Order: sequence, then structure tokens, then C-alpha cells
Amino acid sequence: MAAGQGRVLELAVLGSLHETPLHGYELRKRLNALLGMFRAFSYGSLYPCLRSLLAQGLIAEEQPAPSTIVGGRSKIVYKLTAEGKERLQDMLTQAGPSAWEDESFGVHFAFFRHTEAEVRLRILEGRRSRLEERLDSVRTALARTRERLDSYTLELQRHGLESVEREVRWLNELIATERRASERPERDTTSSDE
Amino acid sequence: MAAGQGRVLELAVLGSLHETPLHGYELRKRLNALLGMFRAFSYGSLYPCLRSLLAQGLIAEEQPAPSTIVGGRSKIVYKLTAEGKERLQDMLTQAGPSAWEDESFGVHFAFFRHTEAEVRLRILEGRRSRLEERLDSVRTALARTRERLDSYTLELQRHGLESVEREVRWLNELIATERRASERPERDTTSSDE
DNA sequence: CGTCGATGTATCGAGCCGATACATCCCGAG
DNA sequence: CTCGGGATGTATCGGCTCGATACATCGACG
Repeated sequence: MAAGQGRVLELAVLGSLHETPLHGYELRKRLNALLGMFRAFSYGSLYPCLRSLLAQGLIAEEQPAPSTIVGGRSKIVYKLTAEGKERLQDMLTQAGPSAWEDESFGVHFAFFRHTEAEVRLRILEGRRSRLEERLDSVRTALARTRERLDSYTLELQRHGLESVEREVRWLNELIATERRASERPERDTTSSDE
Repeated sequence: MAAGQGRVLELAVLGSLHETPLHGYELRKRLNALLGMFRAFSYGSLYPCLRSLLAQGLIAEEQPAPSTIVGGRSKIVYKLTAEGKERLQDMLTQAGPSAWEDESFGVHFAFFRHTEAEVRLRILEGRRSRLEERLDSVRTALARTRERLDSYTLELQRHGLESVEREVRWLNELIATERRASERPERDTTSSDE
């Protein structure tokens, strides 16, 4: 229906292009470096996404000054348009429930420095309750079928539970840090200790 | 091209049906309970999969004795055919490189009690090297772009790396256990301590 | 008696991946 | 010097899977 439920890639592209104009190949490398172990986008999604973004007028091809073209292997450099910047701000500000799903959370987090403190907190807490819901449901299901499971499955469950619990603890720390930072206002986060 | 690269669901269904005949709804519940935090299949994949399996003759509809039908809400109970059992054994035995991808590993692991010790070890080790590859590549990329990243992204990287490292350690323990078990032969794993 | 939630089967649109196909550039081995 | 392999670069196709949705029946509770 509405465009933009699972379109994490759009956010990722827009966010990356906000820093500096890039072409597809380089964009993908940066994106995957940025997201680390959390996600890795493929060309099969990236290029169609770029095309769609272009059609929506959110990005545009950047014409290098003709004199600059030297040995140039043909590459298409995209930059954010004014509409694109606006759209990016919208996505960063609105951050609905989709932001705390597995596939989206990492991307949103990766652009936290462009996100308002209030929204950061909302995403962090949304993610946490999302995980706690799943924890509950899995624990309940596990309690009901515990005796039917073999030791391998039990070990799988144990490990899965443990790593999600660990993620919740991580979120708790982040949330506490955010809260502390917002109570001590005017401390700019971008240039804190460096 | 060839059918059966990413078809983890087929394995999952076949494996679940090996225990006892089931209908779609119940099958999904059990599957998601079995896999816990690792995966959750949806109807949108399950029903087409059941249809495909049926068309391949790997599963069949089970006709309850007419006298047994009482209040019966219409449900379709599937059971494994002889070909299905064969196929399941094949999938459990062959376990190619796809078995150690994120989406497949959990499913394969969940059916380890039906898997030969040798294959278990291969899957565990394959998974481990898969993760170590990614660890390497992410660490390399991180080293090259460390200074360009803000503190949020850095924290994301740190957490991602840490949880994967933890998973590698988990795999190491499992591998060690498997090795110990195989050196002390004839200890049947199915009824060890219960 | 109504309706709400669980049970149950099924489909559709859309996103994303993996593989693949090309073409050019650079660099080192022969 | 030349040849080939590996990185750079753009692009598409098939197919799997999800999320939403639709529909129907059952049991329980007020």
C-alpha cells in the first residue's frame, strides 16, 4: 500500500548521500561498512532503489565539470536534492514502529547523529519493548513444550534467549546514557570527547 | 535455477512432519516454537511450500477415518510420504554451504538429533568459518574507516562485533563437545541424560 | 444472543537477495 | 611488452519470504 514500510534501503541511501555525493558501487561499500554485522545490501536492491529515488526526484545525477573528466570509467554520481533532504528529515523524525524491527533498527541507529534526542529515545525504547515481547512469547512457548524438545533444540533456545537478553541489556545502557545526556542539556553530542 | 538453494522451509516442514502429521496452523506454531528467537516463518511462505511439497509427492494429505470426524473444523493434515522421508534424509546428510548461512543454520541445528555426527561437525565448523570471514571483513573495513565514524556508529559496530564473537565462542564449545562425544564412541545421543 | 479471540486456510504485492552478465581499469607475472 | 586476473562499475532476473489481508468456524463469556 503506502510506499515506505520496509524501505530501509531508501533511508540508508538518503542518509549516506547526505554526507557526500556517491555512485552506486562506492555507496554500497560504505553502507555495508557502516552497518557492519547488522546488514548487507546487495546490488539487486541498491540499483532499483537508486532508480526509484531518482524517479521520485529525491536524488539527482551530479554532472562533474567537463574539465574534471579525465580517465573516468563511466560512473553515475548521485546527490541529494532539496526534496531528498526534506524526505530524509521526515524519515528520521517520524520513525514509526517499523524502525524497531530487526531489519530497520540498525539503519536508524547508524544515523542517530542526525536524529533528534527525543526520537532516538523513542526508537531505543521501541526496540527494547519489541525484543521483550518476543522474549516473552518465546519463553512462554518454551515453557509449554520444554519436555518435548531434545538437548540440541534446548541449547539453541538457550543461546537465542541469552543473546537477545544481552541485546536488551545493551539497549538499557544506551537508554540510560541518552536520559543522562538529555537531563544535562546543551552538551553537544557531536564533539564530546575528542 | 536449480530448486533448493534457499529452501530452508522445506527442510523445516519435512523435519517437523517426520515427528507427527500436522496441519498448517499447528505446523507453523510448532516451527516457530522450535526455532525460538532465530526465525519465524509466515503463512505467506508456509502454505505455498506445503503446496509445492504436495505436488512433489513428498507429503500427502492424511485422511482421518470418517468415524473420527466429529466437530471438525475443516483442516488439512499432512504426513510425510516415503519419498519425503528419503528427501529429508538427503537434506540432512548433504548439508551444503547454504547450511551455514544465517537463515539456514538454525533450522539445520534444530534437527541435529536426526543428523549424523560427521555432518553435525561439518555444519558447525562451516558456520564458524562463515562468521569468521565476516568478522574479518567487517574488522578490516572498520579499521579503514574508523576515524570517519561517529560515536553511535562505532558503538553499533562494537556491539555487532561482540555478539558475533560470542556466537563463535558458542560454536567452539559445541564443536569441542561434539569432538569429545565422537572420540568416546557408542554413546547414544538420543537418550543421554534424562 | 452477540461478539470477541483463537483456530484455520489461502492469496497478493512488494522488498530483497544471490547469481549473473558485461565492460573498463590497474598492476604484476611471465 | 603483453596477458590475465582482480578490483571497479552498472544492471537485470528469478525466486524466496514477509506483512497484510480476507474469509470462515469454533468456543467462551457476558
